[in-house]
Order: sequence, then structure tokens, then C-alpha cells
Amino acid sequence: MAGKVTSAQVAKRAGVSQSAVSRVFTPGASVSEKTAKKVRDAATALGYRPNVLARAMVSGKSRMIGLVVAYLDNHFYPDALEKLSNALQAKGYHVLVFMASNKTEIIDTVLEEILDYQVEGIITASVSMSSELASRCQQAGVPVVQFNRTQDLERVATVTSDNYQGGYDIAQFLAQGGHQRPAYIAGWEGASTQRDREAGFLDGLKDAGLTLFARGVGNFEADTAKAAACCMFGKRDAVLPDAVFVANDHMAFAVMDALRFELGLRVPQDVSVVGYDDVPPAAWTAYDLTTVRQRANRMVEATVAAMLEKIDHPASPARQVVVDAPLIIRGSARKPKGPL
Amino acid sequence: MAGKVTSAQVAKRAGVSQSAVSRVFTPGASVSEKTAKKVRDAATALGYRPNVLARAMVSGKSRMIGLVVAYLDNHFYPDALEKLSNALQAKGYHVLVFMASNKTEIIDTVLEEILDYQVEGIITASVSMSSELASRCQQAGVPVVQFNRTQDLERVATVTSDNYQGGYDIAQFLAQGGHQRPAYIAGWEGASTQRDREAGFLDGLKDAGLTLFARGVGNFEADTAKAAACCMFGKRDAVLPDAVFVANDHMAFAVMDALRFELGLRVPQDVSVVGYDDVPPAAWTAYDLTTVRQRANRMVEATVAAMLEKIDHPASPARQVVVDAPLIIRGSARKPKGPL
DNA sequence: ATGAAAGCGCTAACAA
DNA sequence: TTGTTAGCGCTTTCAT
Repeated sequence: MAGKVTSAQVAKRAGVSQSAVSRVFTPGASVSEKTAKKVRDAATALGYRPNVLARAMVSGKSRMIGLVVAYLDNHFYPDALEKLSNALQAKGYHVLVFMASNKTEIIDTVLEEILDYQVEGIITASVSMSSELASRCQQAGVPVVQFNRTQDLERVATVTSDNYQGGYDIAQFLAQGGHQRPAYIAGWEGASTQRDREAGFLDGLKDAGLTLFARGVGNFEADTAKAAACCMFGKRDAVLPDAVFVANDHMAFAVMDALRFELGLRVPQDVSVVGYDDVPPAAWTAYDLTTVRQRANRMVEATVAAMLEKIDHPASPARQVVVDAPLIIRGSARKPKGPL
Repeated sequence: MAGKVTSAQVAKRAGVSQSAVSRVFTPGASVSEKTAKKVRDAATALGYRPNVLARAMVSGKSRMIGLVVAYLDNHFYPDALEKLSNALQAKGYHVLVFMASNKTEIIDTVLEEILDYQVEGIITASVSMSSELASRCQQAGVPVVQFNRTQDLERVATVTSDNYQGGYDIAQFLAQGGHQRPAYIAGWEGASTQRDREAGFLDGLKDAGLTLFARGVGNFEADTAKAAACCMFGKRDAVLPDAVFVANDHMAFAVMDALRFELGLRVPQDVSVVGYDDVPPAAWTAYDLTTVRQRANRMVEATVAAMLEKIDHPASPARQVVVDAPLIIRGSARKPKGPL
């Protein structure tokens, strides 16, 4: 009933030693059913629950995973965070959140702070860490897995969708749809997702005998993307692109708005638009965006699996998981052999 | 440089006592500049950082705030989470996330778990806790503040937007716009936000001499809301509502899609649509949704302030903050004296 | 200003 | 199976 009940108090009440109490709350410890019952009764009566922090001190298991995330604008990340947190919770871990802007310096500072909390592992979403910090974590025995980013560092595990293939598929799809003048609006150029999507797209175009007609940079920000689109499509009496691949959905919505409502172009009749991520609004009828799906569920599963693997077997090699990313065909881009 | 550096190791290297090291890392402790320097040098050389958990054990300050959140679909919550986490981080706290579905039983379980981590406070977003749990937290000396929910419990602090006034303003606005047959699509009926918005809306209608023409329930879920809309507007040759207030934006988008693309109605010419929250997509041109803004920034500030107040002065009364919620007029609803 | 010593609440040998 | 005994890494009196 009281504020802070300790195992010692429970022990006294149950008439056993304090370690007996500890054992009752330690799965797989050896206690007789008789003592266990006495202890449990006393515990409930007193409202006792083990102190996770004290347990962490001596056992080294804090049951916390640090999650570093840069921004939650793009709906893909809150979605992933929700799933991640749920999956980890199911395994008895909890997520300590750290927001960090995408500057290496800040990320490194934040990571130091995370380590202070003795987390058992660190997941970074949409951010890259310095190799120096990566080694620090390794030395501290804290495994790191990067979600939706790759990096050359051999020691850190990564989980991504197949960004290269996704970009490639989009190029092929646009080519088959009869498009002649494909454009690209890039994300933040420091991101591996951006680089891989673009590389795949360019290779796909090349293999289809096409070349990039125009390129803009949107930095993964809606406003910047919109500006890039206006710049790209706003020219009077010029030959315009007939298709544009926007590096993520978040930007693609802004681009579609600009195209339709500010520049008076029809989508997909005048210009086809394709995004990346398949966040929920992509399926909303007002956008009906053709896009590549990042399978958040699978990516999260892989991330959790990689994390637990590293925690249980610290010596195991860092996995580099690539989840396949299917093209989701909707109405924002002209289809092969399609009407109109 | 190593994995786990303790204050004792730093002490040895610096040639001082272990407590001296502790003092150097305790703001406001009494240390001579000379010792401080020796200690800092040794600490940097060794890569020492204080262990937050060990500190928490003895000081009772874990520097963690538990955040319970039910779902992140509605973009208002990730946005709030980001701001909350940032604001708390700036104050030296970090957020331990717990996902909970909206069943009291589950929330209570989750809250017990949170307490095990010795958090210094708990913020609940979009969930309500049982009064029993509320007292448990109080007894444990852990302050609770509810974000975006009210409850009768006197002891828990709450921060909400002025949901009643928001609903009221919408009714008045629709009345002034010449609407005759206002409808309402409700959120989850267990939520105080839902109840307050509806109450305000109904009173606003009454004061304008109107009565509710139709009512559906969307549970704050897009699909359910869409179904409700189809049910409400799908009748052949019937007199339809000429305006609908949807209890949040998330549902409003789905309703607009159904109205325009499935039922062939024009927005706002045939029917006006108003939402609540002003999440980012509300401003996207494809929706251009008239809505009531929840000022996330202010709400977060108030939440953090209430939290810190309670932590610093446990005896202080629980604040009940209501942040004003302005109507944001866009194009999805016919305006008073407007064209068309 | 500094060091010695006593724990915070718990787990993990070690005996018994 | 159980109790006893050390600590985990730190803050905090209490002396000095």
C-alpha cells in the first residue's frame, strides 16, 4: 500500500530471507512453492514490485533500449516507432527516446547521454552516427542497429528496405508507361536511402534507354520539395517532364498539390507522380499515390531480431538486413498499356 | 577509453577520493578548482561518464519521465511526442515510452510497469487511467499529468485544448455560413475530447437556433468514420446534411474522400466539412480543411511546466490547464457571406 | 575543501 | 531449497 516497498520488507512480512524474495521474482530461480506463495502473498499485500533500476545495477540488464530519432514529420517514423515500441515491450524491453537533429555533432552528444542510462542497445532511426561513436558503443558493449539507414561501418547492424531495387522498379514502371522525360526530386543528400533510391532509379532509366530529364532537391522536406517542383514545372512554354519520382511520399504530396493546384497540371494525364514509403495518406483517394512500400512491420521485426541477437550473443556478426520493397500501383502515374 | 569506467577509477588516476569525483559531477557541490581540474582531466582521459542509474538509486532522481500513449495514427500525437521529448530533453529529462491500447486494464498494467522503472513522473497522452491507479501513483510520489484528456480525478493534472469552445465555434461558424442541416461524426465516446467537442457543438447549434440533423460515430478511426459518412450521406433521394463536423482531422480526411470520390458530392458546395486538430495534412491543398487548431506547442509547454512543478513541489495542487483553440478557416466549408 | 564510511534495492555466488 | 554475504556505482552525511 505504501510508497516505496522493498524486498526486505516483503521478506520480513513473509518470514523469509530477502534473497528468497528476489528469487521469487527471478524467472527460473529455485524456490519451493511454499515459500513462493508466502512471498507472493506478502508482496501483494504490501504492493511490492521489484525496482528495475536496482536490478539493472547489479545484473547489468536495464531492460531499456535507446531510440534515437531525428524527426517525426514523415509519418513513416511514428508508425515505425509505434511498432518498434510494441515489439520491444512484448520482449520485456522499453524504449528510451532521444530526439536528435540530423547533425552528426548533435547525434553524438545525444548518444553519449543515452549510454549514461545504461541502455542495453541503441536503435537509430533516420540518423547516421559517426564511426567514432560506433566504436565507443561497441567498447561499452552496447549493440547498435540502424533502422532505415546503411553505413559502411562493418560493426553496426542495419535494416533497410531495398531502396535501390525500389528506385529501379519505378524507373522501369515509368518507362513501360511510355514516359519520355522522367524527373527526380531528391531527398536529403546525406541519407543513404536517398542515394540508393536515386542510384536505382538512374540505373533503371538507363536500362530502359532513358535518361534523367530534370532533377531537383527536396531534402525530405515538404516545402523544399514544393519549391523544387515549382522550379522544375513552372517554366512557361518549355518542354516539361512527363513524370517525376519524388524521393518520399511526404514530399510527393506537396509536389502533387503544387502540380495540380498551383501549376494547373493534371495528374497523371500531364505528369505522373511516384513516391516512396507508402505512408497512410498515399492510399487516401485525394492522392492515390503510386509508391514503393516500405514494409514497416518486417523492418521492425528484423530490427528487433537483430537487437536481441546482439544482446544475447554479443559476439555475433552485425546483420545487414534488406527487406524487399514492392511497387504499389495506384492512380497517380500512367500505367503500361493503360487508357488515356 | 574502456567499456565501463567508474568514478573510483577516475579517483585513483586523479589521486583524489572517489567522493571528490562525485562532487565534480554534482552541480553546486564544493570542490576546489584545482581538484576539479585534476578530476576532469582524468575523466576525459578515461572516457568517464556518471552512471545515471546508480545516481538514481541513491538520489531517487532517475531523470526519466514515463510517457503512455495509445496510438500514433493521428498525426497530432507523434507531433506532440516530438515536442514533448525535446522540451523534456532540454530540462535534462528523457522519455521512456509505453504503448498501451485504450483499455483501462491494459493501461493500468502498463502503468505498473512504468513505476517499476522509478520514473519521476508520468505523462499520459490520449489515454485515461483508473482512479485506483491514480492513487497508486500518488502514493508512490509520482506525479501524473494527462495530455489531451480530462478526468474528474482532482489529483491528476491535465492539459487540454478548449474542446468545448472549439466545438461551439464550429457550430456558430456553420450557422453563420447559412447551413441548415448540420451533422456530427463522433470520435471514440470514451474520450473526454470527444464529449467536450460534441457538447460545445450542440450548445453552439442550439444558441444559433439549429438542431443536429444527423449523427454518426467514427471512433477516431478513419475507416469507421468513412463508413459512418457513407451511411449518413449514401441515401438515395433523401435530404442530406449540408454540413458535417468530424471530431478530428484524421477522420475528416477519410470523410472528405468518401464524400467527393465515392458519393460524388462537392465540398463545400454540396456539403461543408470541418475537422479538429489542424494536423499538417489539413493545410495540404487537396484537403484545405477548415478545422480547430490544437496548439501543440502551448500544450506541450504547459504539460512540461506542470510536470516540473509537481516534481519540484510535490505538494503543489494539480493544475488543470486549458489552452485556447482557434478556428482555422480554410476552403472545406462555406463561409459566412462568402461567394458560391 | 576533502576523505571515510554508510547505504540505495537488488542479484549472485557461496555455504549450509 | 534456503540464508548469508558481497557488492553494482553512485550520493551523502560526518568527520577532519
